[in-house]
Amino acid sequence: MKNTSPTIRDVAVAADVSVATVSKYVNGTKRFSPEVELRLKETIGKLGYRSNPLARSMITGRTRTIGLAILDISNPHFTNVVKGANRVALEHDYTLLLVDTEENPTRERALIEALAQRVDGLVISSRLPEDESAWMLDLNKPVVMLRHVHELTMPNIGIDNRLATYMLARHLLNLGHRRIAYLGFGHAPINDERVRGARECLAEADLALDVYDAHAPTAAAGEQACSKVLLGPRRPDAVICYNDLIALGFMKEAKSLGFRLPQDVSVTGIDNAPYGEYAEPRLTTVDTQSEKMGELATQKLIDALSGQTDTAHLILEPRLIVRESTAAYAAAGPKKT
Amino acid sequence: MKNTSPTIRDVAVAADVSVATVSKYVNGTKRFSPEVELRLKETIGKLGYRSNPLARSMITGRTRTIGLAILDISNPHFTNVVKGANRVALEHDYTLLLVDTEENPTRERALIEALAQRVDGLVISSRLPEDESAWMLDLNKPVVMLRHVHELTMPNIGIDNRLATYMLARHLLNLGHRRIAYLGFGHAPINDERVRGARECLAEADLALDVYDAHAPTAAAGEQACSKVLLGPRRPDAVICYNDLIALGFMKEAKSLGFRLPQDVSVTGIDNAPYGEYAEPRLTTVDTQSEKMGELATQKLIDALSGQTDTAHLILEPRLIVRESTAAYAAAGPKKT
DNA sequence: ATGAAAGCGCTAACAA
DNA sequence: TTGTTAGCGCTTTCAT
Repeated sequence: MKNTSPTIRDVAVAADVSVATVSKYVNGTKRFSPEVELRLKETIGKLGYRSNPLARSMITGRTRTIGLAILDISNPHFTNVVKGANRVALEHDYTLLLVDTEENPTRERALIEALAQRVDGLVISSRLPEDESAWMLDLNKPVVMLRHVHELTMPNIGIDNRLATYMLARHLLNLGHRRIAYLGFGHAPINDERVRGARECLAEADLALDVYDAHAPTAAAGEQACSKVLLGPRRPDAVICYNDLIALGFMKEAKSLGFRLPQDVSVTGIDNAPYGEYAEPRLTTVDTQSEKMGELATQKLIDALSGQTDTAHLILEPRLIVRESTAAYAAAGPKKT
Repeated sequence: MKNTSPTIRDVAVAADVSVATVSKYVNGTKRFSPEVELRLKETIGKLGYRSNPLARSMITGRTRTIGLAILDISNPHFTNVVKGANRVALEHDYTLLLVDTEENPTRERALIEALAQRVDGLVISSRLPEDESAWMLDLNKPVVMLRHVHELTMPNIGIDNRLATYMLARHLLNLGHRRIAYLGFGHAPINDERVRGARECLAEADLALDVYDAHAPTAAAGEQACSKVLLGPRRPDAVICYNDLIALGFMKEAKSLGFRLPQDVSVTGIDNAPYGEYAEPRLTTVDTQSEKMGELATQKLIDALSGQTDTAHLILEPRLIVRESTAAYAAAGPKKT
């Protein structure tokens, strides 16, 4: 176990050829006579030579590394994004430089700028409003944005948030619900779209949407917000949550407040997190295809990196997944047995 | 938006100093006269110069990057490991190069070897048996192993798996359970330790452990394995699962098979995954401090990178978390109402 | 078919 | 305090 790896030079000397030959051979740039190639192959094997990616990158200007900036790896949405991104990256022989900004907008920019220096391009998830995101264009690197942006001219990919909540609201209306609340996460720019979708749907039935806010996109925040929604002056008979995490927390707290789910109140999430299926009642939600988003964003970036310029944006279609946390509305029965 | 960034040379020329001066100034290696420093500061700002980390790394031999290899980011254990590792890395101004090997042992080695070339050191989680892991020592980079290894001479950090299942078994015995099964994941080397812990505890009460196996450490595998455990010839009244994911799947399926939890069968997991708390019944488990493992492993690696050589291994203590999925055993009552 | 030599952008002696 | 210079390990013309 030597502590300094062999260089291209060592190979050249040992195989009695020039460094240029080794380089070309290793990269498959040129072919050589059988004898030389054999000798090369052997000495490389014997020495255990591996080309130094740093030195190569310095010259080629490409690192074969993709930067992925997310807000919180604990959030299943991002977990799935990473999953998808990792898969596509590896398929194309790229590696992932991951930064979890931990929902901290203060550090976000510095972290992303630092990240940008070490990668060929970036996939970014951010809650910064568009008018504060212009600096991303000055990174001098291709960027794919993990949400739909309107003014910023960069490739982006998101889901149709308006449609997602519209579908949920429609589903609840179909079940007979009339007093529907939305427990959102106002800090996220996409929250507005989600409010709008639900509101538009309800407006068609001449109903208004009661909007509440959670302080974070987490189960704990959902738990915390529960009582103000269910024990406030306008008790809803159905609640659409910003995401599955909030919904899960909300449901847990609702049960401990004595509400029966879904009889007393229907609850929905958004994201189709894996654990919605293991909660009780199993969570009705909208699949936002997080993993696919990660895959497509990474693919888009790799395409851009290889000079392709495809369509600037892509909007995935949400899909409603009905499970047991939503049920037909049965006018006010007794709340507890 | 120019597409080629300014180099140290551009700054040197513009500020009318030598490149060495710029380099030293940028790195804070040396101080200079106020006039020079001011001029430097201004030109750097004007040109928007940022030192190229690749070029720097080539010389210093350090990338300020840590490689983290995990088996499946979707598994909450690893999600938390990444969370912890990310935090410590960022604190120390390192970035994380992440590789999710997707539980694929075939690709594992190649991926890790490639990863090793681009980082200063690695934190590795692997299910390879120790006698097939020796190649990790030839990576020529410091490696911290995310599980306790006995023969391999590398820093490592794990939890006391024997104790974890011992505690769970003891807990179940205390509740009056006598027929206890273990639903493991035989492919993981640590599974043996977990079997042993439970077995030893039961042996003290002259009881035997029934061991079953899930084909993956996932909820789906837990669901799948459920019927062979509960509907087989030796129906247990309590089941210890390899991890929370398997337990969650197991519980879901058990419920749909008509078992009441925990009355008909007590279930436990291991890991303290966030969602155990939102399942019903809430999952009794053992906290394995996954996030702390990620933190400590990364800290250990960074220490090693700065020349420190602390204790070679560290074993975290598991903590039992009793929730509602385990209850006192009430001798065979009617299974359904 | 193979090699010599000029750098990529930077740091680290060593000089001045 | 500041500058000169020699590379780090590699790729890439341009020769031979």
